[in-house]
Amino acid sequence: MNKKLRQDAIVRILETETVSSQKSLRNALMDKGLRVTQATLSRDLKELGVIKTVDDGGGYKYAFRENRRAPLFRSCEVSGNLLVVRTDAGMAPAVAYRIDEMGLPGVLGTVAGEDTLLAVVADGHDARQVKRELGTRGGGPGWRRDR
Amino acid sequence: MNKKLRQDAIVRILETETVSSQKSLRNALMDKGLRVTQATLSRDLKELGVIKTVDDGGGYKYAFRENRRAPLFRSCEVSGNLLVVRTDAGMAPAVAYRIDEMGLPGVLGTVAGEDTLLAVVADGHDARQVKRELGTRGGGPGWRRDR
DNA sequence: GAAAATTTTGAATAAAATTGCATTCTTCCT
DNA sequence: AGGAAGAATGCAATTTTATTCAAAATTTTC
Repeated sequence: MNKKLRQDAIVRILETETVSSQKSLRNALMDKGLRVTQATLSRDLKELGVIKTVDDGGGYKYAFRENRRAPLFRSCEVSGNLLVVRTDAGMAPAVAYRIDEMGLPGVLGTVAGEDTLLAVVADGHDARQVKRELGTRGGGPGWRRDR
Repeated sequence: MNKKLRQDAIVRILETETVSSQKSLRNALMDKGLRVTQATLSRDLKELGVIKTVDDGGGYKYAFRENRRAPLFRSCEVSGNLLVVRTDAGMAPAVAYRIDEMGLPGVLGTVAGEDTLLAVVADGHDARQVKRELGTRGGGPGWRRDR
């Protein structure tokens, strides 16, 4: 999976340099040995919630949405009929609450610790499917309840 | 001066409707009897600091730059030596955790329910001052752990 | 007032970003 | 291992956005 690597690189680049087009971002990635097309960048940026803003100098610049809502959870793994969801410290109860709220038919219930919660998947449901419904990316930018 | 008029209209439109391209914004303006070209809109948007963001539905949407991050908490009131902090459902434990983490000298400790938490302010400290330190806006724009 | 300077605008065009589709790479099941 | 299902990606075509250039409108200066 090259994607995470690449997106991490994108984040790093945007944090340090001023980038004003996807083309130049592409060049920056190429320099780091990451071969990508501009089309992929378009999708990555959307996924990362990166937007083209107007910078102080009157030019354009890619930046993170101010709004960058903290992802709902950090990771979500399947083990049998359980989903093991890791969250930021102290967030597990809140996330469990959100998941309950979604009312997914495949989720029987949740138990939350401090930064981890378990979601129990009903027999006859596919845990991985439920995981997909939750959104692999932890409900970060681009996460949608209905998918 | 037609410009101000037009830009005001743009602001009003963006505040009420969801616009995903300059072309459709142009149409909206035309409907209001304001004749503009896309080129002008490009310049107006840049000038107004309007940017194309990713909306919750997974589409694109024009919005103002100064968008607020989701606040940490909803409200914070003082009662004697207590702060009563209301949060989104299920978030109270997480918020309490964050507050503890800040290590404010004025805060002895916190107790969290589901969407409410209490922070106990130490004798000799002013609860209202502590509230100010937490940020009146519920940890909205500008809230940082270290201040 | 008129000329000069500045700003605004549109038309055309260049540049940049997004999307449909086909293909490749992964994951996970049997 | 073999294969189905899903995810990721590139390419090409398309759409969308930015900019250039020239003209019109506005403001400033004398």
